[in-house]
Amino acid sequence: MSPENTPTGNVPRVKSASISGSAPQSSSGPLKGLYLRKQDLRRGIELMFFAYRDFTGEADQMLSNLGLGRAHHRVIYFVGRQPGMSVSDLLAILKITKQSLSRVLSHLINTGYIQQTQGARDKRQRLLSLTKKGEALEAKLTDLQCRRFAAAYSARGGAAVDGFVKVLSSLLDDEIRAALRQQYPDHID
Amino acid sequence: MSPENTPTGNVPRVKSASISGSAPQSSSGPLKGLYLRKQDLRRGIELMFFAYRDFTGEADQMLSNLGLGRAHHRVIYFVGRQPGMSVSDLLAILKITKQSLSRVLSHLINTGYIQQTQGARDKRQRLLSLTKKGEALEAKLTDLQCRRFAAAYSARGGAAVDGFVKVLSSLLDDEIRAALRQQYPDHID
DNA sequence: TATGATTGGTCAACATAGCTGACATAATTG
DNA sequence: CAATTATGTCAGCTATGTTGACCAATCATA
Repeated sequence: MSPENTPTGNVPRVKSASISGSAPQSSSGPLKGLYLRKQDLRRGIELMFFAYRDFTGEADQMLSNLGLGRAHHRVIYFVGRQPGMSVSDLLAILKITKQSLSRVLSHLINTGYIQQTQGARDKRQRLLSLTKKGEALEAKLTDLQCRRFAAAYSARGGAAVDGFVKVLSSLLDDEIRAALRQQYPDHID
Repeated sequence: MSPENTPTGNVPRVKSASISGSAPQSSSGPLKGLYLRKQDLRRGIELMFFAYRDFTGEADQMLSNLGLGRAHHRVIYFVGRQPGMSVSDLLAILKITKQSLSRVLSHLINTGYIQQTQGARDKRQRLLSLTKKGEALEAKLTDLQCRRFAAAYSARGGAAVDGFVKVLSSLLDDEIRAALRQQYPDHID
């Protein structure tokens, strides 16, 4: 993997001994595995980096005007998606410590974006939901990001979206993929 | 965009007045635009979040064992991709302040991962490249991430990869898309 | 050649968002 | 009743971003 560092490499195949278990040996067609060249994999890495940055950029800007950060956005987004979720549900999704979450969540409660209600079955639980104010912000932020996706999806069409979802799903750790598969009824998998 | 917050929504179309300019009016087939339902866009948002986290997770782990972070990784990656690049080249890619970069870059130079040489044409420039030690680390990190991509790409096949690249490209800000198009000779666009 | 712009670095201070460790309270469960 | 679970809190540390101010070397040009 080491020697060839030229910017536009010379189209070598990836040393696929390491991924032999999932090598595309079985497929037909003359271009079999052509997308596994080192430069294609690097392009994937870079696309993820730049696309993630641009994808979050607009929302980050709107948030910073309100004195909030990306961490607040995540909380607002996931509480908005599943109102009534518990704190531990949220911790499981975000995979951060409760101390980290606490800082952000307390702030959102104190500033009136999120409200808590005691759990009915288990009174220890604090069930989280958005206030009207929180819903309004969630809507604005999600709308921003949805517009970006809608533009990209419409520009490229359904087949491309299908491939996009398939590849992103396969980039996930297994556990997360399983969770997402449940979340979305007609999720490709 | 606001009222319907139920976890598994009821399949409404996105209010596409905002994106009418790029609506998929022209395509054929009965499923035209079916991928623009609100739930599909939200799935995209969530896939980006989870996939980015998982995609960086393994490398983050390896880095933290060496007392390095993700910021160091970015520097090592991009210098490895384009040896001899200047500091301002790197700043333009990373889009962080030179003070932020300085902290990370100095550390990588002091610990022998990166070396500087004076520019020949412009003696003010410090041209960056990886040392042997830096190359070895870059190779290990990039290999980790390439394996993940290679596994996902092979699992899903060339058509899916094509869609993946197309949609990710369309999620980019225009300026970045143009730069990436130049970087990769046969980039779809 | 003198001037101004560019490239790069540095010091200081600050904010966000992650982390660990230790401990507390209330409620549930066996 | 004892153990576990769900949640919260205090204290402190780290990584990585930010501003603002300032400096030195080099380049380009009037």
